[in-house]
Amino acid sequence: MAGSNVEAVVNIITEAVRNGRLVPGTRLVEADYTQGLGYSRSTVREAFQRLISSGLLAFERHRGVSVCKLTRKQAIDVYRVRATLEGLAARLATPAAHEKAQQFIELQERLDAAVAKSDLSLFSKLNTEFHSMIADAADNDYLLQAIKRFETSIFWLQFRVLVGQNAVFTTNDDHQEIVRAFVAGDAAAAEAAMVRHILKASDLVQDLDDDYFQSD
Amino acid sequence: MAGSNVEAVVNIITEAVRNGRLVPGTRLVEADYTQGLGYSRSTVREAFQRLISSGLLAFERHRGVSVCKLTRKQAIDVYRVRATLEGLAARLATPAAHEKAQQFIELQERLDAAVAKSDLSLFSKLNTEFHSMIADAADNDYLLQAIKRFETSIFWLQFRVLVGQNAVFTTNDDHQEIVRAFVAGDAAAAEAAMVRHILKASDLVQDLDDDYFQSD
DNA sequence: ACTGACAACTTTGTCAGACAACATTGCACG
DNA sequence: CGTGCAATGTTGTCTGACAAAGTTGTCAGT
Repeated sequence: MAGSNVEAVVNIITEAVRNGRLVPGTRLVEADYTQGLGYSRSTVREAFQRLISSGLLAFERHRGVSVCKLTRKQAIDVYRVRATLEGLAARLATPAAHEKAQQFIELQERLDAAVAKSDLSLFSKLNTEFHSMIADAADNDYLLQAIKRFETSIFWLQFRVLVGQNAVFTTNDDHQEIVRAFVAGDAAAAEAAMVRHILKASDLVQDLDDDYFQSD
Repeated sequence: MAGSNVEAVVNIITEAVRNGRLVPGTRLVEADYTQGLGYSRSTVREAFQRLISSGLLAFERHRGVSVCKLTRKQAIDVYRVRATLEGLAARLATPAAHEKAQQFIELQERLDAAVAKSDLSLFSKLNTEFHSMIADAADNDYLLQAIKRFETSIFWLQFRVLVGQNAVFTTNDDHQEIVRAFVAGDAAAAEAAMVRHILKASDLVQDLDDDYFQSD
């Protein structure tokens, strides 16, 4: 938290989007944030600018910013890119992940437990942890950054998919496959499994209701 | 250019970085831009914020922003990601590129001509056009956006490689291989050729002088 | 001459207030 | 019922201000 006020606002908004308090399509009015958070307009506006070019907020001149809402095609596009990036991450991570395979196995067990308890919120959290553990192990700042960027913009859809569908089971199976590849130290298998995993999620997103997407 | 002043400043700075007037490592002082460009501090600062999260500018508290200078490892990291992304672009672009293969062949010829005339600046420009033509044909906004983002942050290095080395010849050979894959409509081949092409460039970058990199 | 401390200057971080440009809303009028 | 206009709200941009932190220059003492 050593950062500036701008960063604080950026984090607050990012968090609000990720935990669903700010739904895609919501318009962000400057005044609400200056008053609500107690920062000046300059600070809030600068935070908005950062979030615009990070892709989280959409911008229209004289109409301010809103939480970016993707069209169905855009969502699919994001998933395609994400599948590739996370596939690369899995591949690059394999040597390091092979070393500390035990950590992945343990996380996997915690995921299983969350499924058993039907604790969706916990599952979602651990799921994010699983993916970011891989991205970290890949040891590539720019890959990590790109993955985070895209992950944030589909986080909402991701969560919607988990709710209601029993996607948790297949998700867990996929994870197991990835962990097995790590244990075997098979980078190509890890990559392939990750790509399949994410494209599967993409298929589920495609079937979501119209409401979740920006109309074209 | 219908955009806001903020966008104008963003474009001015981006252009300055791309054409080498602003070298990585240069510190940007607010006052220089308010006076030099005739915009207010708010506007300039908001532009800086956008460029920070787009990755072009690096930020340090109370020390302002500077043009992002990558360490050697970071540069390699960027190339790895870029190779994957452009590989995906080539794969996705193949059907469309197959249809309008003639355009690629013509561009290829113009590239050959530039090489024959040793017109490095033109070559660099056409080279960028070649890659962005592929990214466009891939018809995926997010892929395009990610490619642009990474391309900008290594543009300087990319240009440095072309100067001095006779990388233009091998580059052109690589392009030909990609175009051939498009003509054949072979998506996998196009992807593989593109990945090889960019990793080759990565190797050249790795051999650049220390001066071009941030010391670790 | 070197070093460390301290003062003077520069630059950034943040705030407050102002006003024009544009968007939205609601009302009056045809 | 639709249309145009006024009232209101929101954003875009500018100016000025001041505290906080970084940077640079000076000077005494070894």
